[in-house]
Amino acid sequence: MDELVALCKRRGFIFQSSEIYGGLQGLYDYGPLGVELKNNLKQAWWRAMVYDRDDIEGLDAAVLTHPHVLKYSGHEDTFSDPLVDCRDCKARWRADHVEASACPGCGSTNLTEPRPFNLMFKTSVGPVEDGGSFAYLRPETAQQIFTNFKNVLDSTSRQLPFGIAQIGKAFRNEITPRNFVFRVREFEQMELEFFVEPGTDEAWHEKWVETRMDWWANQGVDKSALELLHVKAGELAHYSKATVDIMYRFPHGLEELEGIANRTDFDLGSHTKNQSELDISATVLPNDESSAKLAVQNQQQKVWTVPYVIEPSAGVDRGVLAVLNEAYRVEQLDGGKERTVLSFKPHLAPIKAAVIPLKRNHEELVAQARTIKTDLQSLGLGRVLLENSGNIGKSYRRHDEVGTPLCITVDFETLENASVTVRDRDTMEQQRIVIDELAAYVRSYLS
RNA sequence: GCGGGUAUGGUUUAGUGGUAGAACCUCAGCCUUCCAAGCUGAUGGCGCGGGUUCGACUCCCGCUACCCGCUCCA
Repeated sequence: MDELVALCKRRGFIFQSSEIYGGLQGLYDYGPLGVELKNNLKQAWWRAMVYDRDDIEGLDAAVLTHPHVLKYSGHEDTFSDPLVDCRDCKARWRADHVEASACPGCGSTNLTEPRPFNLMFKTSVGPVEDGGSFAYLRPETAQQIFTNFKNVLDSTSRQLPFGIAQIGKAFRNEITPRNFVFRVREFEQMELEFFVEPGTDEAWHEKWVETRMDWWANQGVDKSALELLHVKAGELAHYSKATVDIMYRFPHGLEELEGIANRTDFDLGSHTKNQSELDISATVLPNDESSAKLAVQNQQQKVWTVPYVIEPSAGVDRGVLAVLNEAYRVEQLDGGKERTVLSFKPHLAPIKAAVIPLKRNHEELVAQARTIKTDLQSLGLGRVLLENSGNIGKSYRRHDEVGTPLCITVDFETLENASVTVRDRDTMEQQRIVIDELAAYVRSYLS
C-alpha cells in the first residue's frame, strides 16, 4: 500500500486534500492522471449500464437532500446514534444498549458520556443560518433515484424490469477514515437501482452479481482476486433482504468493493404516498408527506405494484484503488534493474499514447512528432501526450510507470520513409508502422 | 471517538540544544540515432502552534495528518 500511495503522489494520481494546511482526515484529491483514470472507470461503467443495455436510464441528482428523504429512507435513525465507549475493554456501544451504566461486554462502569455520532453531513440552506432550514449531503446516491422514480417513469415510458443508473458523490462522517482512498468521508458511487416484479427479485439478484463480476474482470480486476460474500441475516442493512458483497484483496486485506443488495420494496414503499392502498411487504415508516405514488400499474389486471429493487452499488474510489493495485507490478530486467509498470487495460489508461522524438530539440523530429500527436488526439480516444524529455529510455520507463499502453517514437527513419516505431508497454516490443496506418492501428489497439 | 505507533525537500533517508546533508526524482544547458548513460548548474525540507532555553529540527505540552486494532461498510 505504501508503494502505491507514494507512486500515486509522485506521478500525480492522488493527493491528500488540503495538504498544505495539514490535510483533512479522510479526504483526497485526484491529480492529472488520477482524474483521467477515474473518469475512464466511470465511463466504462456508464457504457456497460446505460449504453450497452436497453433497460437502463441515467440520472444525475442533487447532492443536497431534503431532510424528509433521509427521514423516510431510514438514514436519520440508523446513521445517528448516541454512542458510549468503555474505557476498560475499549468496546463501543449504542447508548440505548447500555443498561445501568455498565458495559455490556465486561461490566465495567468506566464509560464515557454518551456522544452523538451523526454520520450524515448537514448544511444550512439559504444565506441566513438560523437553523430553520437545513439539508443533508446525501450519504448515498440511491435515495434520489427512488424519489425520481415517477419522473423517470413518466418521461421514458418504461415498464418493469428496468433500471436507473447514477454516478456521483456521497458523504459520510466516517468514525475512522482509513486505508488511503478505501474509506473516506467524501466518495463517489456508481449505483444502479434495478426495478423488478416482486417474485422475480431473487433471480435478478443472482443475475446482477454475475454481471458485475464480469464487469470488474473487464476492468482488469481478475476474478481470482475477488470473492463473493453472502452477508449473514443478522448483519444485513436495514433495507436489505439479501446482500452479496464483491470482496477484493486490497493491499490492507479482503474488503468490499461493491455491494449488491436486494432492497425489496422498502425504498419505494417508504417514499410513496397512499402506502395503505399498496401491498408493501417491507416494514416502512408511515408516510403522509410524500406527494407521489411510487408504483407501476399492470395494464391488464389494473393492479398497482411496488417494484422490488436490486441494487448493485460500487465505490468509484475503491474501484480506482483496486484497478491501480491490480495493474501495479515490478519487473526485474537484465542487469538487475527494476521496471515499475501499471498494466492498465487500455480503456482505463490515463494517457493512451506518448509520441516521442528520438532526439530532443531536433526540429524535424519534434515537428513530425507534434503532427502525429495532434492527429492521434483528434481520434477522440483519450489523452495523447508529446514527450520530449530527450532520453528515450527514460521516457519509456516513465510511461511504463503511469501505464501508457503505447509509445510512438519518431526517429531518423521516419524522415526517410514516413514510418514510426510503436512500443507495447507490457511486452516492451516494438514494431514499425507507416504513419498512414497509425491511426487505424492505435484505434484498434485501444478499443 | 478510544488504545498503540509515526512525522526531516516530490520520493527514500542521515543528523545535531548553536537553524540541516545525501541519493533518486524534477527543471535548465551540454552531450546522446531506442529502454532510467554522462558532465555542469538550479529549484526544493525539519507537519502546525505553544512552552523551557541566550538559542529548539532536537527537550516538554497541545493540535493535525498518516499507519495498526476497535468500529464502519461504497
